[in-house]
Amino acid sequence: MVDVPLPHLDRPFDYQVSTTLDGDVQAGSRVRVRFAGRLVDAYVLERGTDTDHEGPLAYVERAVGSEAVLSAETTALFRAVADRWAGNFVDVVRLGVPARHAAAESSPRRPVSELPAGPTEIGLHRYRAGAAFLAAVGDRRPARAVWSALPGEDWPARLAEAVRLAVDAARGAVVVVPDARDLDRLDAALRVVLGDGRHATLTADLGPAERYRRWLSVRRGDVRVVIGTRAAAYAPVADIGLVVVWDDGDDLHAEPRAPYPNTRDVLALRSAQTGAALLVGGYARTAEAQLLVESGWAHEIAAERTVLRAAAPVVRPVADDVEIARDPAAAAARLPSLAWRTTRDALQLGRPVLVQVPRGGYVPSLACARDRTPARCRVCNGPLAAGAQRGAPACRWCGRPASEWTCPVCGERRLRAVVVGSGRTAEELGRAFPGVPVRTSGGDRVLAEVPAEAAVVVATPGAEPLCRDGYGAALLLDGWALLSRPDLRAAEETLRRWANAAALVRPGGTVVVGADAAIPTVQALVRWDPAGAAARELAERAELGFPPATRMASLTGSPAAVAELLAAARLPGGAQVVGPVPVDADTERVLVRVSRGHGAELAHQLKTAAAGRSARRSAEPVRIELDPQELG
DNA sequence: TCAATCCGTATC
DNA sequence: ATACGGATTGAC
Repeated sequence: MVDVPLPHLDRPFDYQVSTTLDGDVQAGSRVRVRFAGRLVDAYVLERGTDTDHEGPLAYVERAVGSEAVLSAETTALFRAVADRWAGNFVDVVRLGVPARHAAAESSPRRPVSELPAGPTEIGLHRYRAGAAFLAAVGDRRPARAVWSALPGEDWPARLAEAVRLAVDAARGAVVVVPDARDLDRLDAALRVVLGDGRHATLTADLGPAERYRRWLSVRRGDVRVVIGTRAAAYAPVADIGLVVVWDDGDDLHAEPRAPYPNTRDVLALRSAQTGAALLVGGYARTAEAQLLVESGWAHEIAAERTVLRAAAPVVRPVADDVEIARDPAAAAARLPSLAWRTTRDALQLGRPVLVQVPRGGYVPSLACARDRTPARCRVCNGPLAAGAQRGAPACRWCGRPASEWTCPVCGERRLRAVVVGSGRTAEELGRAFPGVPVRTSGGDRVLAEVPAEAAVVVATPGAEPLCRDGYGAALLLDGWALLSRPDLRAAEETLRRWANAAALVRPGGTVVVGADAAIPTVQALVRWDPAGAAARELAERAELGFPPATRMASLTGSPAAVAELLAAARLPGGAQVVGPVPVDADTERVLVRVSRGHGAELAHQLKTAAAGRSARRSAEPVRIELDPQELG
């Protein structure tokens, strides 16, 4: 396969191998070949003794190193991923195989310590079907499961136990998590269960030499367990027996480079191709994971309600709590009284309180156009922000629309947008609870953990620090802003962020959520019912004809290019074309929707049509995305 | 009649 | 993408 980024060249070409290169050119090797007159990089799919090509074969010019970077299994995986997302083999290889670093190829092997005794108690056993799944991993059976973790669950320890069972069955494993902080926790948990040197941690920020060195130790079979961020889904683990994705709804699992695959679906493909067990875990559940369950492809691992009740915090919606705290300090911070009382009570018990706020700069809030006095809701004094309905101002805490605003300082009636991040919220909360430390976590200053002592911990979604024994309480103040985003996944994403924060609260602690109790997403948090929410989400997507209930392709490019691609594609029967809608000045987008059964055919036809276009010189690019993450 | 240019096609 | 061949066009 030559490394040329054109869809119509995404097929094998045959070359001769000279006797001098015979040893170094094997299935999976990197080589350089002459192609259309110039030297290009290429990957060897297989060695053979005959060819279908009529005419002379060129020789492989040289071998690039002597490592077979593709295994038979990853070669098939790269092909399958390329086909599923209408992309090129070499583009997917680029996602999964790190850049070569020659020096790393000759670095020595690292020692492996003795395997410690396995865990005596298995935590997943307190879930229905947990024991059955682990037994299947131990027996090398291709079990597939969607796991709803209990609030407070030590998920790295649970995943480490599952990995240990795969290792004990002489199988390899891959675990993919959203970010570096999750990876650190999982790394620590695996060290306990596997000892030193038995697993490799793969992330993009290691630097090319270390990254390639670790990756090679996996490819060579010295290391059988890989944990990492999304590229680790392709790790060439020998004899793979278990693949795991944690928190599959996190958008860090969505690959931003073509052909835009995502971790959960890549691992599901890998599980289907290899028979490796698959575990999709999280505190929340995506509609996609729910579909795996409802289609019967995966089993559900969930706790009984009684177990859940003992583990869950108490969730209290705050939208109707219009009374502002009477305490003068609280009034100064303009906190809803329930939020204030909850915080005060937890702090008095010497426990930290987690406050989840929108990402800095993420939600522009509003202030007086003249003197920049922050605009406040007349009812609950929450901050006003440009709302979902045509940007009409509304309260970010209680969601009430704010008409007729007047500046309390200067009488001005006009508003301007200002950016309020977590820093401002921290400042306000600090004023409300004098003498209590305020810690912030978010952006490029993320705290891994906070001490179990009275403190206000302000964090943006995904940056919530851990606290041993759990937080005393949590305030989720960005609910309205999250829920009203004009995005298909808004409800799912909101519940995911809330659940991930609420899961850090101790059993019986209080979670105050700044949103109306009547909203189904709020109800799902109150009842801690991520499965029910996902089922409803999936039903809604089915009704609207959106993925994962259907398969959808988004085509983005100049109007002419998009039209040409559409005209050339032999779309499957029943395909529905939606749009075009303008994206910006000279770009537009159309959506093509087909039934799930026609998904593979849709990808194939779009790829063929794109190949036809790129073979001619009409090649104005069109971005083809299957089941895009972002959908208006 | 020949060269410059365009267009389509294959790239092993 | 880029190289090449065949057809086409324009000038001598």
